[in-house]
Amino acid sequence: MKLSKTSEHAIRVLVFMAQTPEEQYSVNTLHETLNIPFKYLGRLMPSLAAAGFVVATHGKNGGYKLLLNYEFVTIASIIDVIDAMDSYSQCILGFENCGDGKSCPLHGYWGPHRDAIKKLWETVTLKDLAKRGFKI
Amino acid sequence: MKLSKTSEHAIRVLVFMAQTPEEQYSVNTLHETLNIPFKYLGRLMPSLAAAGFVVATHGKNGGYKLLLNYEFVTIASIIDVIDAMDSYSQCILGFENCGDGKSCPLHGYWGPHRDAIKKLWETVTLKDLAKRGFKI
DNA sequence: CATAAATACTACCTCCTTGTAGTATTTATA
DNA sequence: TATAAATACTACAAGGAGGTAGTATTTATG
Repeated sequence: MKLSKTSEHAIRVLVFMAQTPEEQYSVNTLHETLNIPFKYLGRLMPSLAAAGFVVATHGKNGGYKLLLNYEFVTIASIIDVIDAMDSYSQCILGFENCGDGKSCPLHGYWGPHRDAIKKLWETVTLKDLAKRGFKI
Repeated sequence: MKLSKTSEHAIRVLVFMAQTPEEQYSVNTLHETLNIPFKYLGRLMPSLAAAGFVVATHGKNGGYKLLLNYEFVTIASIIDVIDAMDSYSQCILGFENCGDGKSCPLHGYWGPHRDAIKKLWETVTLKDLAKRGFKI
């Protein structure tokens, strides 16, 4: 019922950056602001860059900046890079062949929730989240 | 978005047993029927017994049998023994103080789903599942 | 051109989950 | 009473996730 710690971190970083999309942030700034381990971030950020969410500028005064398409980046696409969205299509009891023909005992109860959450993650974008005015 | 493997196993065992609540099953039978590793089951079952879901008969011709109150055993109570239900009350981004006053960016989207699933697990019983006529 | 400040890379450590193995204990029954 | 068939207990192994550490590389700038 949880995202992996790494997905949590990725989402927190990207939502934070989406609040000031023009801004460039160093790993150290993100680390201090978001309270995410520095070295861990230093490994996460290159993978977010490789996935096309952010772009890195090397050398002094470098850092990370959101790519322009951030408005269309969904939570699902972030989860997909770190955890994979697979579990949002799979049986909660781990049966391979659980579907609408053959189904596990929980399928009828669980399926609708699972599908709703999948759709939610595929719909909500960084822009939606950034403009939401949350406080933490 | 998944239960732990151990919770999966526990639920599968208990739902299976709830379909024939009078019957006593040996670990070996459960292992062969449900395709769960024998030795792993041999460690899981004592904990299900300790939790009061089943009762063990020792010695030859022994095995496990559901307790009479199985009709009122919820999925939540099973998850609680293995994984703990904590995550169904916690912030999906891992913030300690995410609630209705202070909330994380995902809270408004995620909260309702999380609460609905929590209520579902707290409501559905082994009896509901056993009489459902699923096939796997 | 030297230096400082940034990202990139790679190896390692620790903990938890899953699963395996072996042995001890209990009890029905021939 | 010996044996077989069952549960109970304990230690260990493999793998992944989270986190740490050190070093290499890149680049702006005085």
